[in-house]
Amino acid sequence: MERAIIPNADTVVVLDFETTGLSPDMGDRAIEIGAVRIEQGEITGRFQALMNPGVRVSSFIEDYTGITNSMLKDAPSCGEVMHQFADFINGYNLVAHNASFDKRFLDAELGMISRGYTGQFACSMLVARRLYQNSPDHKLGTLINHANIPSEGTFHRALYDSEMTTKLWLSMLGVMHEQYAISNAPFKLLQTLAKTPKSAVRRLLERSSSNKK
DNA sequence: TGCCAGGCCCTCTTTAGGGCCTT
Repeated sequence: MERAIIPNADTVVVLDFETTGLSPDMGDRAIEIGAVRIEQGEITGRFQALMNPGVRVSSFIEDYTGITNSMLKDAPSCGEVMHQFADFINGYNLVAHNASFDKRFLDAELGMISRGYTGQFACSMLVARRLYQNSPDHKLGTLINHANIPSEGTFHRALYDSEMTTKLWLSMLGVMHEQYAISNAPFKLLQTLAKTPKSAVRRLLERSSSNKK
């Protein structure tokens, strides 16, 4: 499953944060980062690290993620981990499920250590809302089932969620490749698709489906 | 103790409101 059928897929880093809450503007911090690098449709790198946010994590977050305060007690600081992660993403384009959430935390954590990044973000959730319009909802776990992608790990851990988002991303590239034989610049393609009105994508899919009959 | 955000997108819409999705 790690090799997709896209011949000219460009390099992206798919990432996922676990955090103390929903908003860095309200003081929430990252507690884990997981990421997968895809080159030519193949996974060529992984990054995973717990980080100590300097504050206690709520019991809700401990239950939600399985990441406990004792696990974070001896973890390296957010700054130390984020320096390493800034080196890992290395200017590549970035993908996340509900990317606006992860982008806010990436911006906040890198801002605290005066680091940045030059790649652009694309959102797998916005693409999935267009390509998988019949899915019961567009949570990551639901989409994995809807796309018949095998899963046997625990959601809500950063590396596993980034691995599943990677498989979803490659699956959606596969849909575009099979339906429209489009394989050049797939990041840009799906980034553009995420901004295309859902109704327009629905008509495109219906037309493609009827042409195949 | 209990609460907090923000972007997208639909609709009973656009001078708005509310659900979804992320932790």
